[in-house]
Amino acid sequence: MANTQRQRLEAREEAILIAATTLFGESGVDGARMAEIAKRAAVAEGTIYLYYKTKHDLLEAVVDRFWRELTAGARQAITPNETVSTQLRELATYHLTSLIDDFKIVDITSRARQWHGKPSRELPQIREYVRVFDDIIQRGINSGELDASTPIWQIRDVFYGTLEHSARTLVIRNQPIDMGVIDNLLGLFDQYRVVSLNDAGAKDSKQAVLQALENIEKQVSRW
Amino acid sequence: MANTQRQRLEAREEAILIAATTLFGESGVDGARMAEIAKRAAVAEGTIYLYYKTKHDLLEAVVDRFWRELTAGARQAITPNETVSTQLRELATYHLTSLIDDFKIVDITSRARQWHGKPSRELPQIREYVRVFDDIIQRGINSGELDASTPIWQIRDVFYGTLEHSARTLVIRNQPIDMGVIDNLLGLFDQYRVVSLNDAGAKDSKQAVLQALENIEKQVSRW
DNA sequence: CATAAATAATGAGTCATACTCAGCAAAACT
DNA sequence: AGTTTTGCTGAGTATGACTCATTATTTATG
Repeated sequence: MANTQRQRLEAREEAILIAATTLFGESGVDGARMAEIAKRAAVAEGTIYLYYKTKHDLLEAVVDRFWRELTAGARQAITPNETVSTQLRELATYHLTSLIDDFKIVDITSRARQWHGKPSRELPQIREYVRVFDDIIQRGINSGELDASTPIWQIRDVFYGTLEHSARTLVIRNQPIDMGVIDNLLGLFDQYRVVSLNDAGAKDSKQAVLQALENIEKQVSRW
Repeated sequence: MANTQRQRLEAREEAILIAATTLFGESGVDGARMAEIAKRAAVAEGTIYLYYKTKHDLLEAVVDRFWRELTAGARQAITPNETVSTQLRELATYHLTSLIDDFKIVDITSRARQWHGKPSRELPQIREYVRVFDDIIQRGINSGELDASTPIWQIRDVFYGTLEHSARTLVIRNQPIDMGVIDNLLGLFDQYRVVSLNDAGAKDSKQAVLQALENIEKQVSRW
């Protein structure tokens, strides 16, 4: 029966977490009362503190869980043996959509980083999430599709920075999701593609010119 | 003497604002006690509430002031009759440096957007700040340097999103400022440059090819 | 200049709420 | 069945944002 007891404990912990997630979303961190979370989780207020030391601790757990699930979802959303370009589009789409859908929680994430005056922490679960992107890029570099001279972290900053900023802008201004953001972003990423002009030129300069024009045309066509 | 009195009031308001800015930076929003802010501003706790209705109000004023000064600084940092490319680099450098230097306040900005469960507001002063960028881009479009087919707001999201994300990453990981971020970002922006292949091609296709190659070479050389 | 009226400042007190802990209940052993 | 261990409870405490009756200062008036 030890198992049943353990399950009951985990179920309670889960119930508290769910209740907290909902209420943080509805009322924000400051607006959410511990008493209300307890009520919704059907436990006494004191019980929460058996599972989470402080409100901030609970917040961290909520945020952690959210990003963990997002990571799983992202990995799911990516087709295994596709081109780097396609996988990036899949990830970007998933990411932007998720950020907008669950903007309330995303917005609250910054609170989990802040703890009084201490400098913002890096959240381990977000680091994990970001690895999904890194893996795609790394694969592109290994296969020779992508150029390796730009540090991955810089490319990553562009990717996540742009999408997060776009999501925030769209949500704050009550605008519908706009996939143009993703087209634009991935278009920029073409620059990280290996255009083997030098190699090709050494072998056959005419082909290099054609290749170059083709690339340009591809860019122009997008405009 | 009416003027002197008015100045005294403004001085008090300013003192409170300064004290709050410092303490919010040191201790974070939650860590900062109104009593301490009052003490540092050399006023009674109740006096603060004559100038700012709530702690959140005070926070908003702090954030507003910060971005207003940042806007002024940004305008200052830009050389009037320079190329779009140069001006963008100046703005990017100024922006990244400022974000990193005053990261504590930047970090706190998100708090000003959140008010209990209400959806995040757009802060008017940030909207004003962003206009500095828009003006440069608009000038580039008007002068024909930049292509107008990508909406400005998308370009803006890339610019500010990337820089903010980079700043956060650098600060959180205690890494020194790295201008490679800016080189990378501006390199990507080359894609927004007008490559008038169609026009040129109509007139002189050989020149178009040369022009195209030159552009590509410029990109390749950066790698 | 004296006095009244208006405006500004004060800080002890109020109130909301995160968190504690002494007591109770249930489960797990013996 | 009794004992110990583990888990739960909610009234009580501590803290800190905010109020407001009182006091101080400035301005207006004759």
